Amino acid sequence: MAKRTGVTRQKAARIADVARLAGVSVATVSRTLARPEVVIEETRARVLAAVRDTGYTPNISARNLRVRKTMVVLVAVPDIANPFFAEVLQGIDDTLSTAGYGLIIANLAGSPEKEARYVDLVCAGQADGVLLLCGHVMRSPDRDLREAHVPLVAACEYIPRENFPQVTIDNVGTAREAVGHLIELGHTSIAYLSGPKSNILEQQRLEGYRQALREAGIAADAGLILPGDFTFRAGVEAGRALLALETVARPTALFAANDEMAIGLIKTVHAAGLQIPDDLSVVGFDGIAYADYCEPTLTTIVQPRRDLGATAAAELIALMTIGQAGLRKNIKLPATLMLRDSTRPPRKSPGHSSRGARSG
Amino acid sequence: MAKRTGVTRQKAARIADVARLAGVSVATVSRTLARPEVVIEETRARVLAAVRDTGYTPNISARNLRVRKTMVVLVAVPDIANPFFAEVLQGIDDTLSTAGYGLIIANLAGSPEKEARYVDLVCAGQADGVLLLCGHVMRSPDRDLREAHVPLVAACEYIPRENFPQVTIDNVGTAREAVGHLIELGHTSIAYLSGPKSNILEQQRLEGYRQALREAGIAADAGLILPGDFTFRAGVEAGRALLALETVARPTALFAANDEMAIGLIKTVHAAGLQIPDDLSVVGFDGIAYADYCEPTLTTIVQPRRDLGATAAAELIALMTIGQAGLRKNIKLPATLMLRDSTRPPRKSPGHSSRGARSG
DNA sequence: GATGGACATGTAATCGATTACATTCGGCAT
DNA sequence: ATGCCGAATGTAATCGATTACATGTCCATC
Repeated sequence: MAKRTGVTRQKAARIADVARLAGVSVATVSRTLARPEVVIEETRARVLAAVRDTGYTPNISARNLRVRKTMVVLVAVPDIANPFFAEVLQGIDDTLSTAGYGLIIANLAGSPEKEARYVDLVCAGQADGVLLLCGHVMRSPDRDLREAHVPLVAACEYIPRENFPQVTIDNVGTAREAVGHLIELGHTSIAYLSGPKSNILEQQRLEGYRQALREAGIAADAGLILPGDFTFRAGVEAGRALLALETVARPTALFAANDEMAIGLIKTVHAAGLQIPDDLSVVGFDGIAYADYCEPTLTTIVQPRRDLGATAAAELIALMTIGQAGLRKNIKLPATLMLRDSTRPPRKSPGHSSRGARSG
Repeated sequence: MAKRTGVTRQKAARIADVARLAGVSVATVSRTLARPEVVIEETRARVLAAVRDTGYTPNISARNLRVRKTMVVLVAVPDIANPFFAEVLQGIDDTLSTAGYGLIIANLAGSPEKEARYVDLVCAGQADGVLLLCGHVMRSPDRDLREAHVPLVAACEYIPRENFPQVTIDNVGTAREAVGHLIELGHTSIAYLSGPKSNILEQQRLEGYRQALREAGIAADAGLILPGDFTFRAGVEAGRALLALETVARPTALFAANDEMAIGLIKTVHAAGLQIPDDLSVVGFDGIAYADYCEPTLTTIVQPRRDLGATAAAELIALMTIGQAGLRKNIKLPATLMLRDSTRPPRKSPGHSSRGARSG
């Protein structure tokens, strides 16, 4: 025995063992577990005792094969180490796991090979549904996730022209609100630290930035749009770029497309002697936990991260169980501007801060 | 049709469909996919063409049932939103997913019900192995994970008296090193911000703290041991406790059992006017990404987070495939003290900083 | 006392793959 | 010509559950 590769594992009790021990048929055992009310008290007791004695647990693969379900959903995450997604995942996990679903987390990490593997997994029927946090429909070289004909829901990143439910926030509107806040404080020279141009969130937040400026009658200055890619590193580099500007040309405020970049930027310019918010007001986006931990605390758009996850999960469950009926295709959750310590009116001389750094 | 609850999904091609189309038996199809070399060129071509035409993918539940494997491992994480674990998870994911394993992430979140559900899952044969990042063997009310007779590996938190492989760092030694660093700088009044007393990591790090003091001939002062629980919040409260002390009684340095608490503490005392590291040197533990982002950057013990995950995953794969032979039970990975900006010699007047706050 | 219906349980088909064993065929040695 | 061997493929058992349908029992009703 055990001549093949692999480890011999103690054989688990099967339903037939329980049936034999209880002196009933396998059907009765199955029914006792699935719909206890249809078997009479006395039989039920015998069966349950046998279940306990044998330590029986149904084999899920067999059940899945029979009922054509897996009770597993796959969640595609761009980067599991990103705190924003980690918090969305918590909401997803809460909802899904109390509904009895297991979670396979597909950490894409920018790797097409991984993505392809997961697409194959889903196509092979390993998941009853998929939650997309990744801004695009997953693909493998010759397959597309949609071919799996599996319920799909997207969250956080809007995926245009797809007709499955999506749970997002109003990125344009909240970005406009964030920049509007800076304008109300009296800023007129406001930079934008952007995400990767191809990203839909970036496009929407940039649009919000532009709208706010336009409404205030402030001319857009392309030189104030700094390139970024949502990483802390990008924030550091944008900070350096800012420092390289002549003092008079420097903006008095900055809106970053996400918190991590904002924090990287603050750290960099502060280390060089700029005071936040005195010399530069900064607004972030996302509301990650660290936005409230950093120094100074970051004014930011806080997204309902858990709720985004929970809502998307609930939609997916609805899709998986009762079908599409009555589902809203495009759910928007409220996100709010949280005022903290990184924003303040510009210094006396309006338009720029001529005194510059080194005041601490 | 589709009269039952649930959504009708397009039926996927089965192996029999492929066999029919290719004009061969199901066995040949299966063999073509599993061991191409045993079927002759011409047949293989016909089968592969049929596979492509039908879009066939093997049904994993059926295969799992037959071969008694799932190619899934369960990872138990205390808290998925904790950045330390998120990074360990990345290492796990890298190794496991390239080996073809799927990942079910059990986010325990302190909930015994969740834990129980996952134990049942594993006992039901839903996973080929389990990775424990959680410092204890998982339990359900009447079951213990060990009863599942599934390969187990623990990482990060040492689980005493269990005889499965464990991948950790030398917590006692590195904690001693961290405190030793403060002593070398000239500090003699060193506080310790602890974790929950029941936690094994806490116990080991406390032991390291004590050893360092003892070696330096510094008397331990129970009043300098602040209660904590590894959360940012606990750091904030410890910071308040520190501020409540009279200036002369205040320690000049502090070792925190993890980075999040260290960061919370720094933020709090800094907001009250204390300068870090001038008025208080702080050393953390873990080396999370934010330890390098915060202000000032945090001197800390950096754990090889990805590597811990990757190594544990590799051990588990070994256990699952070739059995226990040749496995080290207790693997220690190196962790190093990373010197950054939060530590410095104490101020002139040795023993305490009488000038106190309000210097910025 | 037959009839029928409600209820509890049993029998056996089924889900879709893998694989041990059986079969077929061609070639080669005797 | 016979028999044997090995290669290629086919046949059917098997994994462990769920569940449609069949069966049997008991009691109420006419």
